[in-house]
Amino acid sequence: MSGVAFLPNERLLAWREMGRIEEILNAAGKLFSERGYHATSVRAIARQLDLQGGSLYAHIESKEEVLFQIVERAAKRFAAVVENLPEGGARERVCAFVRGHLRVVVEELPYATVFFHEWKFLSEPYKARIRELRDAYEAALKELIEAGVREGVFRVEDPDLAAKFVLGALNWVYQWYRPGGRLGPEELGRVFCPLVLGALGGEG
Amino acid sequence: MSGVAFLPNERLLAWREMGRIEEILNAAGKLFSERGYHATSVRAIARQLDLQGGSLYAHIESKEEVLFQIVERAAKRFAAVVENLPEGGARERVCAFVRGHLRVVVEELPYATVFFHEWKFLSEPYKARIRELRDAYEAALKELIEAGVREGVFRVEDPDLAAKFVLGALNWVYQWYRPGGRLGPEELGRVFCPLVLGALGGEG
DNA sequence: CCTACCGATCGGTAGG
DNA sequence: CCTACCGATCGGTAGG
Repeated sequence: MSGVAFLPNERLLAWREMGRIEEILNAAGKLFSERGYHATSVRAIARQLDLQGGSLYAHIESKEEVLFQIVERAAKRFAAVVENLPEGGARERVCAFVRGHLRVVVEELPYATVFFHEWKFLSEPYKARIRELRDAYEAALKELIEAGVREGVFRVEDPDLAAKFVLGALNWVYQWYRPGGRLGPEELGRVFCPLVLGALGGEG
Repeated sequence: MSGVAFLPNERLLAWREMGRIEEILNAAGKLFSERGYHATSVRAIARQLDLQGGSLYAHIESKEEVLFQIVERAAKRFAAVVENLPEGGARERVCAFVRGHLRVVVEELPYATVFFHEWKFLSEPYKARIRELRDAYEAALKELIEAGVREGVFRVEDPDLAAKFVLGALNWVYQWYRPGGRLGPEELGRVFCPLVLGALGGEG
């Protein structure tokens, strides 16, 4: 009997169930990122876990709910980046943002890919919630940039477009980054940080 | 009888067929860009042209061939950008690239969206052909950047990553740009050009 | 978590 | 370009 067995039964069940759902989300995330949401069948997800197709519905409500969970998790990991920014000047804070954002893209590549590609396929109560998180994140970067302009360290004509520009440059990494390659998230941050600062007029 | 009626019959038929295929590609491009390739049925494409589902196969070989034609067209419009770059210094040439690239994204938004999102779903003879075009395009931008470094107008640590950075920033426009908005392709180019030059160390 | 099934829809084809 | 159809597969459910 391991220590786990002393947990109250209810929590034990909840815990085991959480592990199973985690497995489902990871398997689905990988498949969704490779083939897309619509091209991935519920049966294909189940096969990865050695289950029968219908058995997944003992754990999930619908295929769309699985997509939502994946997309929401990715959105929250991005949100955590702006919540954990260090105090300091705009240059340091923007660089920390760049490094943190790239870390999420690179370390959660399947989730990030699904977040970028498939969120539009969510239907309405779900989609609005994700749009909210996306907009808040972009607004946070825009404010970082505006703070730098006020400090006099950035020169930017249109902070809104500049934020979209930077996010695009960072997000696009998901298109070509492959985990086993020559480049880790740290090196990537080291190269991308001066590119971003340069774009913002902060002299690389 | 219009002038067209004097065309030799064969050419007339070929001409009319081309028009029909154009309509199919446009309808399919719009639907693919909105819902994705796998979520768009052949019947949905046919419905846009007031045809029955099976009737499309009088014009096309397969659904995948339609996807390929769309993706290849987009790739060729991008390729035309680097082929028509003006002579001059690296700054001017990069700016022309930025403007030209954004024009394609904005003016061919559905095709560009499908190009970015759905090309990976092509099967092998098709996919290799597209990968070729993508790689050549990225290599061309990389060489533009390297030329600027040699001229002494850019300061860039890693031209390959810099090219990926710039392409990401430009491509991402497809994610938020909406045709009826406040922003035309010219204004977009005017704002993005200094951002790119700044990123490359060319002092915005 | 499995077996067995539901109605719906898919890409594509034959024959006209 | 239409009608009518093919086998395959889809998301999801009932009953256990």
